[in-house]
Amino acid sequence: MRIVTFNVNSIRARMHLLPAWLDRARPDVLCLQELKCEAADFPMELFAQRGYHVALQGQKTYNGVAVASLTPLDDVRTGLPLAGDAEARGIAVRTAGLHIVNLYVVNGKAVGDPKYDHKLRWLDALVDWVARSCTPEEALVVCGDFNIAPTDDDTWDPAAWHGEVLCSEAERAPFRRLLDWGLHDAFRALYPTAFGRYAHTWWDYRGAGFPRGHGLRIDHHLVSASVLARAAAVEIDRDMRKSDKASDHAPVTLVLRGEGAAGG
DNA sequence: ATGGCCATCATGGATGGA
Repeated sequence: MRIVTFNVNSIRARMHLLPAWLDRARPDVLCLQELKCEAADFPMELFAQRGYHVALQGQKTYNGVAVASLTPLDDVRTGLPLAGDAEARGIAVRTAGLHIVNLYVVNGKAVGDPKYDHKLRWLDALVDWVARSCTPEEALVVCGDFNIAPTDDDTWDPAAWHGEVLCSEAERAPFRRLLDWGLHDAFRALYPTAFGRYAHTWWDYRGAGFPRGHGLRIDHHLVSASVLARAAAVEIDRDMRKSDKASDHAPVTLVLRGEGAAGG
């Protein structure tokens, strides 16, 4: 089965691509970030017509997360990880025998910016929420746009990015706490020596970032041990990033053996 | 040396993104 994370950078601005992409990619579970719309404006029919069950937390202009699954959704929780947070950045569901947590992590703008401090607090709350609400013994997938490059080598220019936002030690510390708790970076576990443009998941719109390979690996599937044992591949859909009027992120697919139409 | 693009809301240009 295929579990996709995709920061669409406005779902309404991506409607010229999504129908054909859905029919080609056929995700069993699709985690979307940056919907940039309220729930009433979400294109529910796009998914309903293809047999998807959908849960989402919308928000005007900013953020917004959704999970679409070919199997029914149970135990839907929104507003993660900060209780009462007005920002739509986290949604968790149970579907297809998995506990799926879909995240749009705060960007942070720049080290030292108030938004960066907000990011660190948000990440602390996330780690606490995961420890409280999940267990590494279950079939758990924590995926999404983490806005964290796990190492300097997960950027196109390690020297330039060293210590910058998305790469700072204070951001990586909570990321590592998730790994220490019992999650595994699926891409890195499967491809321990894969670096460079074919490992990146986001490219800068500016300065022809994609053709020049100015990318980062910031969209991740963090999975528990039982899920990692089923992991066959992580695929980065660079063709989608090449499209006209594309998102600046590519869809990233975790392929699992078993329990799904596309399983192996 | 600096910014270089895109989406939103709104209808100009600020804000956010990464």
